[in-house]
Amino acid sequence: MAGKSVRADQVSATRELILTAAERLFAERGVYAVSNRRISEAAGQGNNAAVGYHFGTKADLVRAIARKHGGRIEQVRVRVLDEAGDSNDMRDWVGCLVRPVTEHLAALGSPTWYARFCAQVMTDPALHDIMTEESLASPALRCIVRRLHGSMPDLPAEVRSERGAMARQLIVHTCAERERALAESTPTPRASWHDTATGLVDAIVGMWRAPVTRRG
Amino acid sequence: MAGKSVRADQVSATRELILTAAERLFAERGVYAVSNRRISEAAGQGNNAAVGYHFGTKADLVRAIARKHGGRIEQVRVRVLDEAGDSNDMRDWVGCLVRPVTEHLAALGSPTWYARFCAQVMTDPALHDIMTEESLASPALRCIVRRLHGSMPDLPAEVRSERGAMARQLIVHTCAERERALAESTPTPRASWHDTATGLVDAIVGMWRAPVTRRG
DNA sequence: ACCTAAGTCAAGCGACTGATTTAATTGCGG
DNA sequence: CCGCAATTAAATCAGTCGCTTGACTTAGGT
Repeated sequence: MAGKSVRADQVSATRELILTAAERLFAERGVYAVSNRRISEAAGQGNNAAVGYHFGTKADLVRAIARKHGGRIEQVRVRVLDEAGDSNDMRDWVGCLVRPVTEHLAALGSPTWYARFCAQVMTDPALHDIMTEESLASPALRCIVRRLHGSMPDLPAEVRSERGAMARQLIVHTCAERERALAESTPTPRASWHDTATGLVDAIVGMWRAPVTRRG
Repeated sequence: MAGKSVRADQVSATRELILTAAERLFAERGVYAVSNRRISEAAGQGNNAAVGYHFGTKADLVRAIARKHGGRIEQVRVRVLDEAGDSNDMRDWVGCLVRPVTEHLAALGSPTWYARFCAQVMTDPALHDIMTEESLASPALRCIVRRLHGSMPDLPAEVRSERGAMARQLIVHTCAERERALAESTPTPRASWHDTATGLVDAIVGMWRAPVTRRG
């Protein structure tokens, strides 16, 4: 599985170093508060232009970070998708939405930075589209959403998209807030990522099941 | 009601000009992508240091914007708080949480920038605390939260705080997403801010009422 | 063994940043 | 009516930014 040449290994190691350093600095200081120079030196590269050389612009770097994690999350998605089988219980499909994220964060060990990174990128006007593209590139996710919608066929389309957006916001920002609390050693409502997922699923299922007030 | 002197009016007008220009640029381009210089010239001030003169650092400017809107929102809060009276229906208190925000955005006319501004500030590690402080400074909000908690006395404390945080995230980012869609002329799930509030209240009430899965 | 191509490094470019300083403008109180 | 103090304007500062350049190092092919 190792690279076919010593040189290629060196390169991918450098890229990985830059990627993780950038992710950490972005999460802790803010994406736009960190320059490519700082990232390069934090990654141990004497070259202050290493980021530009390997990735190009900052938007490209953000995309590379998102894609790296996106790949790992996608693997978990296909697994939970398989586990869910052909269930008709909405709760199972909400779990398929939530657990890939929380399990990925749990697998990263402690501390993590990705959730805070995602939250920032999702709210930044210049980077928002990047994250959206990378997320929509997941076939498993689209399948899960389809099955989720199938489990409540009589919900109006506008409410479906409205609550779908809410569920997305909830997952991203709840994870980011927990990650922030962990980083600051502040008390968290839940003891583990697994429990956090349970709380999220409870809340999102309740949200989806909520009766719709007729306009008037 | 006007200022007591011509000069004082001039000054507060300049401050207001800077405030609105900054809010707009922050929402459209990102808080850290906009320099104080750009804000000054967008506000029609030949002085490229006008922002620094009137407000100080960028964090101070952010706080000033948050405080300006916070004051208006607080007025709506005390009104809806009065309207809710001594209701025991949780839905009324969730409405007290949601409507001040949506009604304020509706009152601002179109387009608005404050919701996107808030979403960014809330997710930025360096600015997050500022927004939190400004929000917690609202006595009406604290009262509403107390009444809301009182309407579901048998909910465990951890779940209470967990879902409280979720409701916060939901309100901020749902409004920001709608505002973004309006700015880009993208279809929105709801036709008005009033309907958006209805959808938010439906969802949040459903979330609060959701049964809590026992850990296991 | 030598050459090519790719990766790394150090230096420097112009542009821009926040902050400070100086000068001109202007309403206000005496 | 005039000096004062506050505000705006303009110029300037040192520092950092992204980006480009050219030299150096080294793996892989011939």
